[in-house]
Order: sequence, then structure tokens, then C-alpha cells
Amino acid sequence: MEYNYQAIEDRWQKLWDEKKIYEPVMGGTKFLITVPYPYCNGALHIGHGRTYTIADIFARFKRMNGYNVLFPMAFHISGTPILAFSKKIERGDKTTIDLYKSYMELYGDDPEKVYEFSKPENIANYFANKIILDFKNLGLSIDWTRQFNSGEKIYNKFVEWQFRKLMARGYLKQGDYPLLYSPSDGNPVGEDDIQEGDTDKVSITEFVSVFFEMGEYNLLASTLRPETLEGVTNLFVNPDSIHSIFLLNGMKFIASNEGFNKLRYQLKVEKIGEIKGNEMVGKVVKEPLHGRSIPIIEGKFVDPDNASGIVYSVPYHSIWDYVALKESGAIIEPIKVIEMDEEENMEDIMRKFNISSLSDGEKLEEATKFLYEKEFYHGKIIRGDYEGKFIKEIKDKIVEDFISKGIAIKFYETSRKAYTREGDRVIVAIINGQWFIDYSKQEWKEKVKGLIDRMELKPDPLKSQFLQMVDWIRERPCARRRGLGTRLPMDPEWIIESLSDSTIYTSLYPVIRYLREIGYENLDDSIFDFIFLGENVLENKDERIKEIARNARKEFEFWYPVDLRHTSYPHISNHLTFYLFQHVAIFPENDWPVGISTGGIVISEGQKMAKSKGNVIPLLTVKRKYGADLFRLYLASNADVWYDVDWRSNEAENYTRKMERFFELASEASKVVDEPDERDLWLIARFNRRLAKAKQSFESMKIRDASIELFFNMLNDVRDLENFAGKERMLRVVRKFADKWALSLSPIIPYISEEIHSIYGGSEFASLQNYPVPDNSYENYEKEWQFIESVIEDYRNILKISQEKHSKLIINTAEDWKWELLERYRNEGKHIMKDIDGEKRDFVLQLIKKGDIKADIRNEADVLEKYKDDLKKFLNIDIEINGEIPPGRLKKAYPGKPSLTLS
RNA sequence: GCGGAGGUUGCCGAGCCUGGCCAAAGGCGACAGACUCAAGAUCUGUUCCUAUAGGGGUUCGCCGGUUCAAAUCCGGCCCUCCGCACCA
Repeated sequence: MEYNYQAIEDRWQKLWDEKKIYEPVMGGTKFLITVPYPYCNGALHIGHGRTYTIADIFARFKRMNGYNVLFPMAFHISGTPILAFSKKIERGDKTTIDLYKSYMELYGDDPEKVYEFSKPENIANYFANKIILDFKNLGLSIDWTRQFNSGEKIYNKFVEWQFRKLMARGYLKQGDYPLLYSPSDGNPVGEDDIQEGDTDKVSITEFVSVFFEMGEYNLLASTLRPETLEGVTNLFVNPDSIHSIFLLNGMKFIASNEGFNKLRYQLKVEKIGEIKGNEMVGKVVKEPLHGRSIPIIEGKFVDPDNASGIVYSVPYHSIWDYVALKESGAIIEPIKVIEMDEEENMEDIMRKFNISSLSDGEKLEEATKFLYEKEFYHGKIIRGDYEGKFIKEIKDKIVEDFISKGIAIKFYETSRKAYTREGDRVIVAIINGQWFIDYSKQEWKEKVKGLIDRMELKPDPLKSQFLQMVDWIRERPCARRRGLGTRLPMDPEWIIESLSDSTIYTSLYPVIRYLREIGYENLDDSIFDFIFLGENVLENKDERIKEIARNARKEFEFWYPVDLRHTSYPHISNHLTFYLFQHVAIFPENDWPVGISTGGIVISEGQKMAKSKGNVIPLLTVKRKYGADLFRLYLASNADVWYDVDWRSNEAENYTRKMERFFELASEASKVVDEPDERDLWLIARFNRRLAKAKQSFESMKIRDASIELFFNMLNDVRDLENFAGKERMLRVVRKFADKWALSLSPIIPYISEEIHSIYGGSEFASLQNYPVPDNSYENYEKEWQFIESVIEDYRNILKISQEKHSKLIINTAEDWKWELLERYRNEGKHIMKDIDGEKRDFVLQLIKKGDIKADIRNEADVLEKYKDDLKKFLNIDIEINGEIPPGRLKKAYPGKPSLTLS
């Protein structure tokens, strides 16, 4: 029978669907496994497929081990990307339209319907449906009856409830916060609103703008290195740029016009005049720390469009300043502020980086970075209030001090010059009243740590990574002005941000159908309190709703908490950490998560998948080209769960042949009627040994080990038997365990497993069978075979170095006295060396050196006799057992390793 | 810098926790043979060096240490990758 994966997979998928075998009802020992839901803005690629497949393999294994497994999923649509895409399509953005057309073509839909995507919910629904198809194709044992998406009204109500709880527990707060912003648009902007925003990320840089007094004015000079202020020797002002004079807190300031226009969005300032740069050059200002007078020097290199457009100069520690001063011809003695074990001299740096003038911009940048890193991590301050401190320890404190002393302000600037897709400038604005979740609360952190401590976390390092995260996590902005999602109930101007609205939604899986029954318009906090927290607060509801709620509560209590949440490691530092915090904040302790596992990502042909590289492989392509089973097997066996998988198409081709071989073996064997030859029973022993090992591997999520044992190594064993004993004999043995073999692989390759199981007369689904139990009653046959194998290996070894032609192989087993000594050695240890000598001594010495023997069978000669004909044929040489050989040769014979003589 | 992972024989990648059966699984690649008119696919064998009898030598980032014995344990050093947030 030919292996037609397409037909097999279609058939079983349909049957699973029809019989609803992955839609569990309450009862037995439950196991709830979840994976973070995907964001529905495009076709899924093989990386998404992996995370779900690993979870599915584990779910299937658990199911076959008697657990009542619930594996639900839902869809994420909150946030800005979907909205942004739909806007772009509405605007007619060609790149986006082409991208979405290509998705639609991939799925065989009419690309002209792309214009329906100008409604964001159409994007979300379209891809949610495609994801369902993709995942059904993959053979995931998901209960689709419990799906929902994060844009549903029920979901909104639920998240509102969650945030009111957070508020009541004091975990929400408001404050000011810098954001990327488009002044012409009057709105914050995200990555996808910015030109090249996805490939060249824009972040917010925090400058410190220090006040330098010039008469009644303060010049605002900006720096990224406030710790060097002690070493300031002068200011640089661009003579050609126009500067604004403005009021801030009643004081008069000067900054470049460009700088002032940014500051307007960060602080309350009022422009009262202008002054040109060259009017200031040559004047003197007072530095704020000691009131020293320093000159303003002309600096044409100063970019008025960077921060406040005025800089202060620290020639001892800044290569820019050093070179600029050198060029200006001014005679100024640098002041040293930072000391390092290995001092860097500016002249050396100039040589090292091949800098000759200010026009070497790139090299100057490079040198600046080099110097800064060195000084930041190794430099110690040697002047002023912070003398003796390391910069890395004190930098933040310095900034705070300057601000509280009233000698500086923070100035937020974009990390590079950025423009919106419409071409308008992107700057940084301070948003007032930004909402935060206050993850910095100590008591909260302690509880989370307690939880982490008792959770089952895989792989092991996950625990310390989580603990680290808990220590570091601070306030997190949790709402935005735009995007899809749930409005913040206490301040509906704000929309809850997408990572904050998806932290405890796993609790909806058990009860979503009841909530639908109740209807979103009837949902209020009391119902959620009742269902999720068991608080008895339903008095004034009508009986029907009370009844449904009581059932929901029952189902929630049954399934919750989540036994295992599996995802890829990039989620550790965000989603998973929030997931833990939020559960601790909202739910009683017995509903806190039980286990988390993280896995690697998928790379393609050795490279990270990225749209820009054009090497993203859609899930659908793989399924079509190779089939789901092959893909699953590949994922399972290519790398351990927690390492990255490298998808290589030529290896995938090789898997195709293995799959075919497996299928053909099983189906051909099913037609054989003869009983196996006793000599070949070792293969059954081998299978059972591998099965036992694989089962253990599965338990600890070592899916790779399990798949290699059961699939690849087993196929090799079968091949060995075929080569040794011929196909006919091999098939007779394979028939004996093929069904069990298929079942043992069912978690990994469920479709082919169903097919083989049915060929062998199984009337129930393989997916619902008990996982096969290893049978160790064949052990002895394997020992005998191991012995034969080692003889074959030895023979080949000798053959390699012996170049003469031979027609006969004489095999002599070890003399009895050697077996006796071996027995004594095992019982008494090396002490027996005392009272033996000569040949015996040599023998025991070898034992000590080489360790015990592999194949321990006393009747070696009988076994050899048994396999003699096979060996003859296989090695293509005449064989004699315990024949005449030169006396010295017998010395080579050891228990488990007979002497071989060629003649 | 902080935290995590890792450096293994041409490549990928097991082994390391629980030292000895480890010249080190498996795959890829390469070489040779079988099949074929031929190529491919498939199958078989070889693949650190050396040796015309199963032996010897040198290997598991580098340097030391523990041990009868170390890829595996301990100490130090060098190097690589990942995360460090408001982005799903």
C-alpha cells in the first residue's frame, strides 16, 4: 500500500471532527493545557505551528495516559497592528495590499476581496478562520467549541471586571509618560506608523538638559552623559541657528527653535523671543555646579535638531568635544572626571579610530560608543559629590539630583530622526495621566515568587529567569489612546493595551459557552465574582441566570487551574510574567498556574525567519508539500523542545522516505501470516526497550528523545534485521508489534498512527487508546542478538586490517575458567589479583581495564550455532564454531567476545 | 553590565546531572561498492591518525586541579548566542 498522506490525513481529520473526540466533558482526572493565543493579522508560519504542535504532542500523550485533556484556544485581535493594516488598506498602501493579496492567494481566495480588510474585524475574522483550518490540518487535538476572541463583548466585560479588581486592589495608577508622537496628527504613533519603523526601530532616548546661566537667561545644554558635568570646559552653540527664548517655571531659557518645538510637547513652556547663535558665541556662562565661568564657543557641527540644540563640552571624556576644540583653535585645558584602570588618551583614540577631523562622523560615533561603554562599566568618578563611585551605579541618581537641585530637566528625543508614513515629523511627547499597572509592589512580587517556587517549570533555567523578571519588573503602561481592545472602565478615553488585556483569559475557556448563554448584556461583576472567585453574590439575578452561573462555576472549578502553559521563550519576559502576576492578583491560590514550559523558535535553513529576508514559511505550504505528520515528526525530532528548530527542506525530503518506509513496513507486515522465527524475536525486545525509554522521555517532555528512539532508531533496527535475516523474516516479526509501534508514535504522528491502527483491526481511534505498556519478556533474545552483533562488528574490524583473502571464519568462545574468574571478580572485586598469576592475571587485568562485558550469555556456543547459517549468509564466509586454531589465538577469547580466526 | 544558554570529531547535533562499556548516538555531507545504458533515488560499507589479526596514538574552547580513571566533577580564563519591556 502506498503512503498517501493527503488522503490519510483528510480522512482521519474528518472522522475526529465528526466524532468530536477532542471535546471533553467533566470527569476523571483533568489536564488543562494552553498555549498563548495567536494574533490574527496574517498567515501563520511554521514557528507558530511548532509551539502548538509541541503542546499537542504533550496533550495527546497525556490523553493516552488516562487524563481527561482539555486543549482549548482563542484568538487575539487587540492592539494596533490590525487597525494599522486596515487603515493602510483603506488608504490604498500598495505594499500592504500586496502582502494581504499574497495571503489570500495562498489560501486560494479571491485576492480582490482584499478591500474588505479596510474593516479591522474582517482581517481578524478572516485570519482566525484560516488559523483554525491550518491547525485542524496540523492534527491538533484542540476543542474548538470553546473559542472566542479578544474583541468580543463578553471578553470586554471580562477584562473590565479584571481591571476593576486591579483598581480595587491598588494595582493601577496614573502618571506622566513619554511616547512617540506626531504633532501634526495629534496622536501617539506606533512602530507601524513610522517610515522604516519595523526594520529600523525607533526608541525614546533620555537626554539631560543642564542649565547654564548667561545673565538673566539659562542656556539649555543637552547631554547623554550628565556624569561628566564636573568636567565641562565650554559650551558649543551653532552660530547659524535661530534659538528660542522661552519661559519655564518662571525662568528664562534658551534652546534651538527645533528643540523648543519639541519641548512644547513635554513641558509647559512659553516662547517670548528669539536669538541667533552667533549673538551668543564669545559670551561667558556659569556652569551650575560651582559657578565657574566658561566660554561659549562656536560649533557649526552642533545639530539644532537634536535635543535642545546646544551642547556642553567635556574634552577629557568626549572625542567629539576634543576634536571640536582642537579645530576651533581655542586653548582649553581638559578636566578629568572619570578614572579607569586603563586610561584612554584622546590622541590615541584618534589614531586608533583613524579620526582626523569633525567630518569623520561615523568614526567619531564609533569611538564615542567605545569610550562610553568603557567608562560606563569601568569608570570611577574622581571629582565632586560622587567621588569614588562607579558610573553604572550612580548615573540614575545623578540625573535625579540635578533635577531636584533645579539645575537640569529631562529632554526626551527619538533615537533617530523619524517620520510618519505621511512624512510628518515624529517627536517625543509626554502624555499626562497615563495608566500603569504597578508591578513594583513588593507584597505582590513576594506572592509571585512564592508561586514560581512551587511551580513545575521546564526547562530548569526558567525558574531563575522568572525570579529575575519579578525583581526587575516595574510599572507598566497598560493603556493606549488607540487600537482595538477593551476600554479602561475607570477612564474610557483609554484602551487597554494588548499585553495587559490577555493575562487571565485562560479562565474563560471552561466557561465561555455559559457566558454566551447568559449573554453579554446580562454580564456584570457579580457574575464574574461568582464564577471565578466563588463569591456568593447572585441574589438579585433571575433563576435562569443563576442556574447557568452555577453550572459555569462547576465547570470552572473542575478545569481550572491551567496545568501546563506552553509557549516560546520570547514570551518569558512579558506575557508569561504578567500571566503569573495577574493570576496572583485576581484568583485565589488554588487557581494559580501549575506548570509552564517554554520552547525554542523555528529558523529556516539556518537563518532566522523574517519578512525582510523573504524566508518565512507559511504553515499551509508545509502541510501541502509534506503532510502534517511529517512536519510534526520533524519538529519533534530535530531539536529538543527548548532549542531552536532548523527547518531544512532537503532534510524534510529525507523524512518523506522514512515516513513511507514506516508506513509500508507496517502495512506489508499486516498481510504476513507466518509466525516469526525465534532467532528474530530480539527485535520485539528492542522495541519494548525503546518504548520504555521513550515513555520516560515523554513524561519529562523530552519529545526529541522519544521520537528518535521510537521512530528513527527503531527503523534502523528493523533494517538491521532485514539485512541479516531477509525481508520475509523481518516482516513476520514486525507484524507482532506494528500496532503497538504505531500507537506509541501516535502523539507525534497521529494520522499515520490511526491508519496503521485501523489496518491492524483497531476499531477505536488510536488517539484515544491507552499508551502501550512495555513488555520485557523478550529480554533474553536481545542479549543473544547483542552478542551476535558484537561478533559481526569484530569480524569487520579484523577484515579491515587483514588484507589476505579468507574463506573461513573460526569462532572460539572463551574457556570456562574465564567465566569462573569473571564471576569471582564480580563478587570479590579486584582483590582476587593477589592469588592468581600468569594468564589468569592478564585476564583479570583486562577485565579491570575494560569493565564488564556487554552481552552476558553463558551458552555462547549454542547461540552461535543457532545463528550460524544466518551469519554465513550475511558475512558471506564459511563458519566454524570452536574449531582448531593456533593455541595463542584462544587467548583473545573473552566472555562475550569470542576469538575470531580467519583462514 | 545584569540574567540565561552554550562552545563536542567536515557540518548539524546527542552525551555531561548519575565519571569507566566513549573515538564518542543519529542526521547531513564526502568516499567506495551494489543496482542502472547513464544520472538520480535506493541499498551496503567506510569516514580523527596509524597498523596486513581485533592493537597503538591523539581528540570533546583554553589552562590547571581532583581521581586508578574526565567530554563528563572542581577552579580560573577566552569566545558565541538570547532576553533586558511597553512590541505583538
